[in-house]
Amino acid sequence: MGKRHVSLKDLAKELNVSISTVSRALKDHPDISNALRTKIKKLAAERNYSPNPLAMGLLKQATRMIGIIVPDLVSHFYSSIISGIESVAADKGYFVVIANSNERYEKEKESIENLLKARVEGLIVCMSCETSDTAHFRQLVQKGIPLVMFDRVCLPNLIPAVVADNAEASQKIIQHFYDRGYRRIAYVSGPEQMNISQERLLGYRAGLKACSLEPDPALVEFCDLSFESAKAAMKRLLQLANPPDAVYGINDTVAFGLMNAIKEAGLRIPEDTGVVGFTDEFHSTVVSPPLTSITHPTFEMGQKTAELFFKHLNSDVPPETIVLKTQLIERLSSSK
Amino acid sequence: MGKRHVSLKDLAKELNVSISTVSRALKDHPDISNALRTKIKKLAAERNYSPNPLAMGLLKQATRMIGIIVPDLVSHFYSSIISGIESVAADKGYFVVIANSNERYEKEKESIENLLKARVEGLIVCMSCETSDTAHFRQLVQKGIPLVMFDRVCLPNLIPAVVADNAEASQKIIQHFYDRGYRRIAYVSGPEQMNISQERLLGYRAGLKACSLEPDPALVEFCDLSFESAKAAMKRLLQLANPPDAVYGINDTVAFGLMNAIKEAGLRIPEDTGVVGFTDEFHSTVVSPPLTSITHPTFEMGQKTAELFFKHLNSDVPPETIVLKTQLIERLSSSK
DNA sequence: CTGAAAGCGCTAACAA
DNA sequence: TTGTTAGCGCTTTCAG
Repeated sequence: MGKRHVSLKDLAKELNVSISTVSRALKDHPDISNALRTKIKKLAAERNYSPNPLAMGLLKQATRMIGIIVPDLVSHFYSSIISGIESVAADKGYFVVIANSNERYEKEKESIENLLKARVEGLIVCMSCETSDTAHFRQLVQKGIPLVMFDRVCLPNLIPAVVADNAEASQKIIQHFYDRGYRRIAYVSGPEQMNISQERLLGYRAGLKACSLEPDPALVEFCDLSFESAKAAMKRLLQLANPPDAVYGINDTVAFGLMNAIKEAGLRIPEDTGVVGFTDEFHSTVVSPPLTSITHPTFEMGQKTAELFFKHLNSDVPPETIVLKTQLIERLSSSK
Repeated sequence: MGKRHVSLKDLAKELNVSISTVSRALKDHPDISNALRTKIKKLAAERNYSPNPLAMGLLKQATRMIGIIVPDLVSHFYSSIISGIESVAADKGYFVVIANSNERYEKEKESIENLLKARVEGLIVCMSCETSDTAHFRQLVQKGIPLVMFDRVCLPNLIPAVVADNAEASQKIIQHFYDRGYRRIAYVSGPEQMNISQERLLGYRAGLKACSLEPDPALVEFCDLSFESAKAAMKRLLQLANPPDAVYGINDTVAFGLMNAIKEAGLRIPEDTGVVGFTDEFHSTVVSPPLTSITHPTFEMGQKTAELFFKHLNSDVPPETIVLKTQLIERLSSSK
């Protein structure tokens, strides 16, 4: 394999100066003579010198790595957010290391430990849908480890976070359905402990009220966020004596599950049943009919999250929650 | 911030023994007395000691990090492959650091440099669609830096790789179209320099021949792999005096672009135009009509790639190319 | 203006 | 059975 990287030592030996001289020259320390500095810099460039981040890390106790934990790597939502995080991290010379909780509480805790062992400087996490106990996050805060959450968050007084304006988005959806003439509007939520489930449910209820629609508990269904369980939830809704004429799904996969069940039941979208999702741009346009949706500004959410992270990494400001405005984009799936 | 991690030194001081004693005890060195060993291990566990990977890396010149470069992070194909890579890397105690070339040649070269600066032990890359010059990869090989490629590969005699059986897959598609009664079969390819474009084109031609269909150069279109350019390519095909009755798209996004153009032209899938893609399971089922496709075993491709990487990391075996069998899954989009 | 030395956390060869 | 020392690559006093 041979030696891959030139060290200060190598350069020093070659020029017959000391290591510290080389080090100083390379960082423009004023004490070094111009002539020597240029000579050293020239050689460094030739030899393709780049400082060993491990050595620096050891010295400065800083790895320039930031850990990200997401419930799922393959969905467009998370990968797009990761892209956003990565873009600002790269600007700051940071790398991101990604761990996947697979929507499992245990794996989430495990990932936190592993990333800490790898000496990330801090964590950005989106909670698994199983997680209801938040002790592990509280512990991180106590240990002074920088932590920022996004989308699925907890402990807002302790942990900085970036979220969508979930309640307001839900209300917009209900209003939109109402304007299009839909009257029995169902909501398929995720697990109850999730903040997004709760907030969107509140918005749903507020929206119904604003439209003077009678809330019917039978029209609120829960699922575990999988395609299959969403489909099952929709089937239950369709079997009601008085089934809904519109349904709102809490995220991408759920929305697709709903559409699938509706089509399988032989109903037409949007004529028989209107559908609105909480989805990103790309997926909304790819399905058929194109899905009206609240679009998450995912890439931007990632960027904002990273910015918040760096803000908290470097100073001791109190936690804040950034709320991103959402946009309802009307497509075919809800235009009766 | 305070000190985050306990070191061997801390443990040694607390027990009044030397650092090396602690080090040895922790790794079950036979020289240490049983009593002392247990005492040390107990304290280490209590204090939550974990070895500092930076120090280890510095010492062993091994970072346990592997760099991945993909053309795009947000597509299901790549994130799923990354998941596969990550799963076997994690088993071996390795982390993956991901860089995104955004389908740009320059960014690809830049990413390689950055990852090397970060001291990854080797690279796994899928080429950007812009890349035709392969000098940067040749250089890596010369420097003895472990490199494995997947899907979009080059220099097979120099670089180990994992690919799908592209030619055979293409042939299966043509045969399938033929069996369903389609006769004017078009192919929308990616940029010509890409190995996948070439191999699938060869398979396409071989398939036509096997079915005794006359190849028509007008039925082969190229695009830059974006949704929009695929759509444009399909529009060109539909404007031919003698337009195709079936079309095969080189990947997910392209297939969706084709479908979109076909629908916009007021044609029906599969009655007027059959469509087959080279797509993953998930996307194929979400679009409408469900898309017949060659399914990439993406997660597995990631795993195989990582296994190949580790094989070459540890020994000096000659480069090999692993060819994964594909599967044609028939769905509605091609069943006239 | 430049060099020597200590120290970041760890291992391994060498002493005792 | 345990301790001492050197060294991985780098920065930073402290001494010239």
